[in-house]
Amino acid sequence: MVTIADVARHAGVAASTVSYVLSGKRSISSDTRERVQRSVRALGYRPNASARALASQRSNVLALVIPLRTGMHVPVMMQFAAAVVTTARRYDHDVLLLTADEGPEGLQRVAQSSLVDALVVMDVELDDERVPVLRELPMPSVLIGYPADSEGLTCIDLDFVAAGARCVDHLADLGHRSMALLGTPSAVYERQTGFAQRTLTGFAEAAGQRGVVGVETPCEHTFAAVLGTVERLLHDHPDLTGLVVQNEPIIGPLLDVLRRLGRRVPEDMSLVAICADDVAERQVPQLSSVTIPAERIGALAVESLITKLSGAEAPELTLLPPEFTARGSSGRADDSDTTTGQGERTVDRRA
Amino acid sequence: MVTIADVARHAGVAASTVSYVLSGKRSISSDTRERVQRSVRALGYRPNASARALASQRSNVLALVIPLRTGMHVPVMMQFAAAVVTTARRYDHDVLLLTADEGPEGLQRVAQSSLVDALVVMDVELDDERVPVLRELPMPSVLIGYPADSEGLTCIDLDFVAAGARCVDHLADLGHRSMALLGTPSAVYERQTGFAQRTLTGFAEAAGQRGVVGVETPCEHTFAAVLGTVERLLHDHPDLTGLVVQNEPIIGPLLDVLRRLGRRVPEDMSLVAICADDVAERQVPQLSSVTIPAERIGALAVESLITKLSGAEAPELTLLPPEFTARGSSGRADDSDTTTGQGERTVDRRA
DNA sequence: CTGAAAGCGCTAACAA
DNA sequence: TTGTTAGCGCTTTCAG
Repeated sequence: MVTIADVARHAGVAASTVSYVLSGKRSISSDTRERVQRSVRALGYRPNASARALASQRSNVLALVIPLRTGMHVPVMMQFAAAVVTTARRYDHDVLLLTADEGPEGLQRVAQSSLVDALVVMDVELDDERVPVLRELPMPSVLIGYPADSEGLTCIDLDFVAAGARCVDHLADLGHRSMALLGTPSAVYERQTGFAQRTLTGFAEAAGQRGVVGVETPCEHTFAAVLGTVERLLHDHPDLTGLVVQNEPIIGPLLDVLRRLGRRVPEDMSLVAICADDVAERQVPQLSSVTIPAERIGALAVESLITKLSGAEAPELTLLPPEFTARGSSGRADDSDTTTGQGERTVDRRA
Repeated sequence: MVTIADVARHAGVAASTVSYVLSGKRSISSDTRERVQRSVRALGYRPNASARALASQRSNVLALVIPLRTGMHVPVMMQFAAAVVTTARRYDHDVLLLTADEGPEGLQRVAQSSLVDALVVMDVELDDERVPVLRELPMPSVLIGYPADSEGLTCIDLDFVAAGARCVDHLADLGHRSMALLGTPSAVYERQTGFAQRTLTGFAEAAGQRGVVGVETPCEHTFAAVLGTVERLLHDHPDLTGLVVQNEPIIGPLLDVLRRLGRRVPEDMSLVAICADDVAERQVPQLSSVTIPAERIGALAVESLITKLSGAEAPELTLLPPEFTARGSSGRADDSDTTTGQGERTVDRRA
């Protein structure tokens, strides 16, 4: 293993000079700089991460805490994790992967041992036991999602209230008077996960404002559950013509169920989803949808941390306005032939 | 931040004694041990990870390199990553997440800077440019999947050759004489990913041995692709009665397509999948399948690394025998009413 | 069974 | 513009 002393000797300078050339923290004559850089390359020198961290009090590692529970849509999480890693690398940081089942103790462990410099915590619940711990930790953190009390924290999320409302508005604009929200599995609501709850709030509020009927129901991930739920909805609300889905895994089965039940999309039933764009585009017909901006959230989270690590402030709560794209799955009520324009995208600024 | 010196002072012993109490590397009188442990708890002491790593030459961190490319089934990867993290924690290690797009250089970076002690590399291709780098690295690694030349490496994988063969055998045993392998998107074959290739080999070999017709085709992830592929298959091979699917995202659409085309499962068409158990069980009808043992592979990978870190040897190539479970999607050829037993599980020992 | 002390490889004052 | 030096907090010889 080649050390900074080796490089210094090879270049005929002091070790600190090598250090400064590498960090750029003080000006170096271009002559010595080049000599040092040549030695670095010649010897294949890589600074030892532990020594650097010990001396500088910075590990350049961020913790990423991912949920391992049921009801989360996995591909979205992966997208998110990938964005976190990629963005972290752009700022010369690495990412330590933690699973949520280590609990608050896990956060303390990596933080208090200085394994990491900062934390990204996903899937935050309204009353999350990790939040008080994060508040006490001697390092910055950012939450994806936000708890009931976000005072003093940095939280980033899609504005699910606005997203739910946006879906209602779209359907109401098309003349639909009765619509349902097909939500996540009930376990997700029960553990008070913010995003599911908030979509529901936005959905209900907007339905009230628009004077349309809006019913809500959770839905499990099995085909049987989808079939049962839809049948019940149609039975209880025979005039239902609009469906909002926030539950990616059931989208395929749902389209299938509607087909089985003889409901054409969008002629007999308009569908709007809250899901990743590629999922919406993969369906037949393609789904009008509010996108889940996993990559943007991941990148934003890391950037907030980098900001905070540099001593600056980051906003307390960042809610991304929903981006809606009309596709083939939604059309006018009472008009079996017309669909909305393809690919028209709007950004809701109510956030 | 409380240091080992603080603990030593508090307990009235030397710092080295505290260290030895914590590591158990030399015998300590139960009296001092307890005194030290009390102090540790009283002060809330956590050893500094960088200092420990610098002094001991061990970071207790494993690198996990995940693919970020198309064609990989994301939930399986997550399962795998989760198993790696969970198992690593059991051996008191953490996991650093790297994306494959950092390439061989990324491996060198984390290894040569001593950021990690060992590496797990997923999605290895037959001729993977990371393999020569791994061979040179001064630390152990394990590959998930295996390259053409696995000499001197440690590789773990499902035995996909046996898995492909197992599916053929199952269908042939049921009397099917003409079957097709619906594989991964063609991009996966083109980049010479081992698992896709090997399943195909096993499928073809077994078909030859059993004297049945076996055709193979890749299939993209869109509904249209599934429809087109199945229609073409049925047109070119009107006597086709068995389908082997190695492509999780298309399973839902495939069942839908078969329904549309009026082929009942399993009466008119028997289906066998190579996929995670929960996916197989979620379908209607439930799918006979060879499971993808993501968790076992993840756990095995970490355990191999821990073994190697302790100086012991690990086997060069570990191929897990396929576990087959018969469910409702496969039945006898020419027998519209009978299906195989539910849940009968067999383990193929040919590996 | 325990303590003292020498590093591990780097950064960042402090000096020049 | 560069060099000298004192740590960072721990592990592990070496001594006793």
